[in-house]
Amino acid sequence: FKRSRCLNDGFHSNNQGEKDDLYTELWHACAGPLVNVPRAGDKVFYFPQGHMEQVEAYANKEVTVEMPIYNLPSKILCKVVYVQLKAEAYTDEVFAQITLLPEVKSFGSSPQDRPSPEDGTSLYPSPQKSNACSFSKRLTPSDTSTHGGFSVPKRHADECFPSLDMSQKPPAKELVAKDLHGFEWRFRHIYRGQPKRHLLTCGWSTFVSAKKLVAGDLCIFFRGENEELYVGVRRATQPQNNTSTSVISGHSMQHGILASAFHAISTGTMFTVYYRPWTSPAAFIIHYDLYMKSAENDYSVGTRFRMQFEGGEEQRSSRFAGTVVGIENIDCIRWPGSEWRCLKVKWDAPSGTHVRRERVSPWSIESIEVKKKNTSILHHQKKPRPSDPSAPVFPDLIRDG
Amino acid sequence: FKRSRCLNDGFHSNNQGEKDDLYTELWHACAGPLVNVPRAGDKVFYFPQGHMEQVEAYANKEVTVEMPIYNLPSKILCKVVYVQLKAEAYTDEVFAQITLLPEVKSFGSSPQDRPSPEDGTSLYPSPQKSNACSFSKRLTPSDTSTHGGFSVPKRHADECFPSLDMSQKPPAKELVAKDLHGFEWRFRHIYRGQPKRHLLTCGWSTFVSAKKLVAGDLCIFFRGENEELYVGVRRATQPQNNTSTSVISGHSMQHGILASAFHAISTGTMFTVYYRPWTSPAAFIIHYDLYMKSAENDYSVGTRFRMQFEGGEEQRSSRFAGTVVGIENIDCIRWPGSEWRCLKVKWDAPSGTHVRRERVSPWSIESIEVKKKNTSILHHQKKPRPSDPSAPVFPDLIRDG
DNA sequence: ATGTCGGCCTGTCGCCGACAA
DNA sequence: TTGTCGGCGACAGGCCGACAT
Repeated sequence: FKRSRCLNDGFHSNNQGEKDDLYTELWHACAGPLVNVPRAGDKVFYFPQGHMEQVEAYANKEVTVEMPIYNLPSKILCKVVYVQLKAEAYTDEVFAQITLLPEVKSFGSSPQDRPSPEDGTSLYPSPQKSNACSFSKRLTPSDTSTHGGFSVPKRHADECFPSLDMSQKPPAKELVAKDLHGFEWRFRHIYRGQPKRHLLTCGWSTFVSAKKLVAGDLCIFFRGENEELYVGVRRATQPQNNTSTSVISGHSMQHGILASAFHAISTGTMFTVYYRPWTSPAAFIIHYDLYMKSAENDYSVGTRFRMQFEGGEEQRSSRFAGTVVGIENIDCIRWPGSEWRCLKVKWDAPSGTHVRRERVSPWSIESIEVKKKNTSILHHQKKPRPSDPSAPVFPDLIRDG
Repeated sequence: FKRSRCLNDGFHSNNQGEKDDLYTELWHACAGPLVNVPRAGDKVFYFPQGHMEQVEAYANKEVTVEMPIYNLPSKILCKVVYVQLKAEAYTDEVFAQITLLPEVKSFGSSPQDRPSPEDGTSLYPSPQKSNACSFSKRLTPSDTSTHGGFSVPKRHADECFPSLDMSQKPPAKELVAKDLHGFEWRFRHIYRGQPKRHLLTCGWSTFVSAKKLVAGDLCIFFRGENEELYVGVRRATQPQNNTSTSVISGHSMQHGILASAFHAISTGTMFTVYYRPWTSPAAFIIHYDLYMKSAENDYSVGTRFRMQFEGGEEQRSSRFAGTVVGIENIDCIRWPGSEWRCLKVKWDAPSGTHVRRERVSPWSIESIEVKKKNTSILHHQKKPRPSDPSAPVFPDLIRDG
C-alpha cells in the first residue's frame, strides 16, 4: 500500500500581538512550577543585586571590576506596569519583559499608608486554571531518535487532541500546534499498530531537531476552546549560554542596570528589565506581600527551613531542608542594609546531586518552625534591620558623588 | 572501485590564546578592506554617539526613549590598551573587543602638548603583509549546493595548498584548516576529473551548512609557514541580527554605554567596548591622526567628496561621489558641538542599488578638491567649531545634575 | 499501555566524469 | 580553466507491526 507523506508548512501567525490566556498558561507550563512572574498592577520589590547576578550568570563570567556606588537602595518598591511573556528565538528559553515604575512616595508604618493588597497586589499570582486541557510527557529515547515518531499516551490523546478522521484506513488527522513564537507546527496524528496506539509521525522529527530536544526533555500540549493547539518545551538541562552575543561588555551592562534604575527613580519614569528564570540563580522581583510576609518571621541563626527546588530527575519540584548558620550582608559597602541572600545556610541532605546555593534570601525559604519577630527588640539592634517595614525605602537616593 | 570516506573530527585547539599574525590577517580578510581597527598603543577618538548607533542597529529598533544628559563630550581622546579580534560563535560575524583608557589631560594648541604620532599612533594601521599566501573565492551555486564539492581555482591550489600525495590513484590529500574560533575543519583535497581539476570533497558540505554559506559568499584560505591552514568567510549579505538575545533592555544598554564611559573618564580607568563593523553603520573609534588630518580640511556647503563603500556585487570596495549640502548637529542639546555625522550630503549616482547614508562624518570622506581651512575666521563663527583641535576635549565633565 | 526493535522502502547526499562556456 | 549536470551508489530518515514489559 501507499504511504501518505505530509508537508510541514509552518508559518508565523499574523496576529502575533494577540496573546491570550492559553499562551500565558503555555508559557508558565514551559517555565515550570517554581517560576513566578508578577502581573501588571502588582506591587513588587526590585532587587538590583539579583538583577546583576542574572547578567553575571548570563555572561558566564564574574564581573568583579570596580563599580561606582550609585547610592541605589538595595530594594526598590515598584508598580508593575507591563509584563510580556516571551521565549528566546533560538533556544526557546522563556523570559519575561517587565516594565516597572518606582513608587516615589516612601511610606510609614501606619496601615493606611501602606499599599493594600486590594490595589492589584496578589500573593499567588498564578493564572487561574482554565479548564483547557493539557498534558506533558517526558520524551523517551525512542521519541527523540530519528528512528521513529512520538508515542502519545492514550488518555492524553483522547482528551486533548482533536478527534481522528475515522474514514481513513488507519484513523489519522493532521495536527497544527503553535509554539511560543506563534510558529505553527504540523504533525500527523495516527492511530495504528498492534496493539493500537497514538503516534505523531510526519513533522515530529523536524520539530525535535528544530527544538534540539533530547531524551528527558518535557513536551507540553495545550488545547483551547476552538480546537487550536499549542505546543511547548521544558528542557531537562538548560543549555549553558555560551552563545552570549557580544554587544556591550559585561561591565557596561552592570552600569546600564544600575544607571537605568537610578534614572527611573530620579525622574519617576518607568524602566524595563528582562527576567530569565532559567538563567538567574534567584528571582530578583519579589511580590510586595510575599516580602512582607517573610519579613514577619525571625530567621536568626539556627532557624530550620525548607526550600523548593526543581527536581532533577523526576522533573518535579521537591523540597530540601537546611539550617540558617549566619546572617550577613554580602557587600555592606555598596549595598548597606541589603537582605539579598543575606542568610548563610547549611543543607541537610548530602548535596551530591544538586549544587545548592550557600546563601539564600529570607523570602525564598519557608520556615519550618514559625518564629515571629519581636519588633520592639529589633529597634535597638545595631545590625541592619532587614525586614523592618517602617524603614524608609529610599534612604538617601540623590547624593552627589 | 571503492570510494574512500573521510571523517570530520574537528576539535577545538588547545592553544586558543595564542593568536598569531596569521590569525590577525585572517580576521582582516574576513572583515573586509574597509574595516579598520586600532592597535594597542594607538591614540584614538571615541565617539559615544556612534557607539549608541551600533547598539540601536544591533537591537534592530530605535531607542528614542529620553536619556539623561551625562555631560559626556561628543568625542573622547583615548589610548588603546588592548585589542582582541574575535568572531561570533554562531554567525562568524567579526568583532573587536577594545579596551580604552581616556586621556585625562586636556591639551592646548601648542604642538608639544599634543600627542605626537611617534608614541604608538599610526595612521594606516593595517598589519604589514607577510608573505603568507592566501586566496579567496566567491562561492558559486555549485559550490554551495549539496550536489557536489568545492571547485578550487588551479593557481590558488598550487600556491596555497600543501602538495598532494601523488601515490594515491587520483592524487589527494587531507587538509586541516582552522577557523577564527580555532576550530579545525578537515577537507579532502583531490585532483581528478576530465579535464583535471582541484576539488574539496569530503567535509566541504559540512562546512557549508555549519557556516550557513550561500552562493555569493566569500571563502578565504590562508597558509602559514609550517603548512598550517586557516579558513574564513565573508558573507555577501550580512544576516540581520534578529537573534539578539534579550539580556537587558536597549534603553539600559544605552545607559550602560554612557555610564561606563563617564565612569572611566571620571576615575581615569579603562573601559571596554565591542566594535562590530558589520553591525555598525559607521566606525565610532577613529585614529587620532586621521581625525586631525580631516580637521585641517574645509567641508563647507558645496564641497565635493568621495567615499568608499563595500562593493555589493563585485565584493570589492568602490567609491561614490557626492556634495555636502549642509552642516548641522544631530542633537545639539545632548551633544553640543558634536561632529558625529554632522555633514548632510547628496549623492551623485542614482542610489538605486545602495542605500547610502544621508549624513556622514568629516573623517569618513575624502575631499576631491582639497580646501584648507582658514583658522582665523573659524574662531569668529558662532556655529560649533567641529574640527578645532585647540578646543578643550572635556569641557565640563563633572557636573551635578 | 507503550518503549524498543527489525524490516524495509525511499529520499537525499555527495562522489564521479561528461560536457560546455 | 571551471561551472553545471546526469548518473548512481551509499546511507540515513522514517513508517510499519512485532514483541516485550
